[in-house]
Amino acid sequence: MVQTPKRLTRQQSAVAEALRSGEDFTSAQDLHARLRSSGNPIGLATVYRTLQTLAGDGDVDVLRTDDGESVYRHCSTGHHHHLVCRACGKTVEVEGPTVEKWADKISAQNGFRDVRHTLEIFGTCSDCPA
Amino acid sequence: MVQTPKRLTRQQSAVAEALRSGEDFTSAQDLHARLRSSGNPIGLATVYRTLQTLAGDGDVDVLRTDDGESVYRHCSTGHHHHLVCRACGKTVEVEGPTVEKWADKISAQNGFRDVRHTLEIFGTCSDCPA
DNA sequence: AGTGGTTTTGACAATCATTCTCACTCGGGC
DNA sequence: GCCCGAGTGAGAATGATTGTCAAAACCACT
Repeated sequence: MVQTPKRLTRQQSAVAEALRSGEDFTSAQDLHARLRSSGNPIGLATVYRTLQTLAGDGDVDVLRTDDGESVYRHCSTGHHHHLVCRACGKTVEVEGPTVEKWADKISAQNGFRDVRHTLEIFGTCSDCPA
Repeated sequence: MVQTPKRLTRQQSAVAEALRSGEDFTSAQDLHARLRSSGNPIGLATVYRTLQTLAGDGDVDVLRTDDGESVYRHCSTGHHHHLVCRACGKTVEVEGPTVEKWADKISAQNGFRDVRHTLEIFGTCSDCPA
């Protein structure tokens, strides 16, 4: 059994770095464009591949926006959720220790391991008309 | 101000009916196929349009699966969340009064109205290898 | 430093859900 | 029953993502 060589390439570091420097969720397309315009020649396919790998290794979190794009964020401390206004798009970041604990409990009760969750709350904010 | 004519068509009732009769989340493609094979001629575009309308009216809930499909469910009593095994796909339905309350509180604190949320928990279930 | 054997890359084609288009049809008020 | 606009549907268009495969880059070894 040959263990995977884990070749470290310029492109892979670039993607990982770009993710680390961004605070928020970023789409693959965005990431690709950003890398290119910052003088970092890279192929779109490579960006997708790298993101998949990172996600598989649990180094980044993935979720889907409302219009079907996948967005990525470096997975670290500071896990939080989003409260999104469906009218103006305003986003508030919220933390929920309650929810985290609840999710862990539920998962344990059902024998699930390596649990991760996504929670998004949509509503209309106070600045927007009904 | 002219109120929307709200024409009631065979197709629209068919979609609404099909949604109501299904317990779980259904993709648009699935719904379309199901309607057709049950002798209900309908166009794919119409299914999408109708689902959009229903979703806009708040009559159905929408969420995205991991592979980018939109899935729909008739919005009624019995709101619950899903615990999904990322290996075998097994799904457990869970209820979370805790979460519901937490979401409401957070929303209120930030002045949000008409709040709705989606919460999905992914993990590996006890039947699946690491 | 040169070479070999792989892995990784990247341009492009392919896929697939969803949306758009636009001529046609049908519901329902007259 | 007639008319007209809203609703429909077949197929084209869109746009993100994935597959393909030859060429380039990486690493170990000499």
